[in-house]
Amino acid sequence: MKIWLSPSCPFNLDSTLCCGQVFTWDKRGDWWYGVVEENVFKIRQVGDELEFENADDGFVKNYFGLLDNLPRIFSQISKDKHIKRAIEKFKGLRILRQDPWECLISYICATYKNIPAIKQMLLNLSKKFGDKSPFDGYSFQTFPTPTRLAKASLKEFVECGLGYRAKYVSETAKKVHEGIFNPGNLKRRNYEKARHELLTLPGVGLKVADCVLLFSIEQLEAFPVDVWIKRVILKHYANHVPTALIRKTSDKKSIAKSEYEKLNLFGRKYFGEYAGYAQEYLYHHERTQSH
DNA sequence: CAAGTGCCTTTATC
DNA sequence: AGATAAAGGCACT
Repeated sequence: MKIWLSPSCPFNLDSTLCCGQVFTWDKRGDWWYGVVEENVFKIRQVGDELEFENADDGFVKNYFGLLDNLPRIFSQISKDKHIKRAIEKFKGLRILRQDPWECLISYICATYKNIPAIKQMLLNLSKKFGDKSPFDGYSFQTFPTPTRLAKASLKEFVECGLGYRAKYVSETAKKVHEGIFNPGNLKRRNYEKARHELLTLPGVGLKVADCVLLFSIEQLEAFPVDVWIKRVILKHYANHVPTALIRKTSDKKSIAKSEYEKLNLFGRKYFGEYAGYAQEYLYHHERTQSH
């Protein structure tokens, strides 16, 4: 199946899948292969033509954020030359609508890890606990269900390379399996309430909560603050935050909770209701810059 | 090539 | 309240 992208609907498949918001996609030849919930499908982009197999039109449009009005979003977040430069470079990068459960586990695993290592951990989890799902002559696995992860041992998680995150994933999986926590229900809440609920989970702090909200709960105002975004703010937005805060955060590796909240609030106030889009463009721009 | 640093941080403990 | 340390191990330089 195909979708033709109009000029008013910019999309860049490579930027969208390479910017570090999702970790389980795999490019083979010019096709991207992905597993979303129970479904394996492939997709490729040639210019303004988006071609895919084994998925329907509506799903693709929703999952890849093609229903977001990007020109409108750009006009709202283009507050200065730095964000404008990032947008110019990666125009068409979109926020995905990931499966909330997979997104939650992904970002619990992602704490204090680099992206290649995160990909490896999640692949290990899928291979060990997911269901086989062959497609196009390749072997794929679905992301493990809450029930399957709730039954897994800590040792098995450690074997997947999770390290100290093993107990967080285990306890969170148990809560979801037992119905104490339902990631899908977060969509019914507003930003503050959904964030508060996420923070009750072990291994979920402010950063992880904001990532889950942005990448799977359609809270486009969420503004995750990691080391890269901290760097961007120090470099380009120092005059927008108190100098005391800049001094505090500049020479420390990690940031305290209160500092996180201040930087997060800056992002949301400064960029507005689509701050999450601004975050992802700035993040990807900063990470791909050669230093 | 070895060793050091960094990693889309959270939690426990002062 | 606020600072500090500890927690896998992989990837990159």
